[in-house]
Amino acid sequence: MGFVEELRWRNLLHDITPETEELLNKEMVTAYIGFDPTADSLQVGNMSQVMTLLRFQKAGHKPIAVVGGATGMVGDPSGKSVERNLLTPEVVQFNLEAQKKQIAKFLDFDCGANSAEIVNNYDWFKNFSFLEFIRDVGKHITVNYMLAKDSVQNRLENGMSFTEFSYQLVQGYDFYWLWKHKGVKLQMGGSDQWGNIVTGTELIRRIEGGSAHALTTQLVKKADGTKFGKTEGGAIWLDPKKTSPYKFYQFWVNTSDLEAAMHIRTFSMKNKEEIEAIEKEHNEAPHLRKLQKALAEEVTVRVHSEEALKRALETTEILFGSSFEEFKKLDGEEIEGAFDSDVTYRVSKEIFLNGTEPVGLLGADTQIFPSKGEARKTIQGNGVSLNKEKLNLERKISADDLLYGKYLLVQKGKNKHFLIIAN
RNA sequence: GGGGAGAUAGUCAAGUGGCCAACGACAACAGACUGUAAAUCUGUCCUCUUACGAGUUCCAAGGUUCGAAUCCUUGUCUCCCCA
Repeated sequence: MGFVEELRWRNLLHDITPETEELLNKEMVTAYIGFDPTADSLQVGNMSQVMTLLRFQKAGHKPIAVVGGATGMVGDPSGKSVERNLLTPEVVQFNLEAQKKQIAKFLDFDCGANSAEIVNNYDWFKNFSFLEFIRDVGKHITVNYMLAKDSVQNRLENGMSFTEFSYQLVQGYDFYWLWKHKGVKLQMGGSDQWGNIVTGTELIRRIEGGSAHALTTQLVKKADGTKFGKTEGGAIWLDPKKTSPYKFYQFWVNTSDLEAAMHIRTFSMKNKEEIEAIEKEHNEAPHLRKLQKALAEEVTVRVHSEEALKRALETTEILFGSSFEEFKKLDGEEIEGAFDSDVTYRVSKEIFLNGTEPVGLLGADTQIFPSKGEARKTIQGNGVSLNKEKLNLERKISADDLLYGKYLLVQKGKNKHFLIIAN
């Protein structure tokens, strides 16, 4: 199955310039995708683009990831309704290094002709003066052309700085430079990048009469069309320090059937037959959640590691699989290891001496709830469990409730677990 | 430049002197049912609080009034129509 055909099957293809597919079927092509260093880690949404590069490489082509040391200094207006604050050069540099490491985990940099590369567009912009740029590049594109882009049109009402307006030209020049110096013939990206990408192909055509291609993919969305990759606690990051592997795994396991079917096409390297087999198995015994688990396992291993997945599975087993009787069999080290630091709270043992009110413990002594009122409301709504037993307001919590004289297992809702350690 | 409409909680959107912490819808969170799913039903949903209650809200600042989201003044911003 060809690269484009593959994307089509996975429902990932959004738009493609004519003859691109023929070109890809004919020869090894070098293509790039740009990454904006707006944060110090990629999040799951960005990951679909890295997967596109990976698929591209597996199809026998050469992928290049461009980190935006230059473009990141300017700021892409696409999809933004208001002018953004500029990042300082130090932040851009820091973010870019972090993202580079993450992207590197996905691709193969040592497989001969189609080895992947990561380059930084700052390298070809740093010695390019403003005057040179507006003479050598700006002269080839009319303002009329740039003005027609959606990313600009959407901002005409509320205003847009010259800086952001010029963004498409800066990104367009990237494409030109890569085309000229690295033989890149194709730029890919999310569907919001179409305008920026074709400014590049236009530049190549006007400066040198060359031809280059564009291909965009569907932006990942939830089943209801809302933003993907956000949870109550915020975005899901690839950086294990920002989103623990356990949380990461849980994010995928928790998706609905509909979304899991969509996402496995986007984020799994499994082929059509394998995915369809898993779906069939899932539909025969949906309660086993085969689809979600297959997705979560594969993605967790790719982003983190086998070892991280193993730990995430162990934690899942401890928190979801077992009764309190089984939980009690674990030793202290195993219990503490199962909880991330942001769901672990330490309190003084003394507060349990005469028994303590659940509201105070959960809403004040710990930050499991933001206030006592919140804690009370959720407890009243039957939403809190202590050591796997539903909690009510009258229930006093005493030293007898502490496992090993130290641990208290708290659940908020069905799947948010907390550990209180009494010292 | 002239004329008109508007700004209400995360979003949309009622409310036009006391019954307003403010109808309703969506989102979000929780419960039941399930499969850590969906759909459905139920509860919560400005903040804090020992279900009492307290505090701060309806663009901003002043004012009228016993009492204002609602009336008046000024300012800021948005939208529409005519030039």
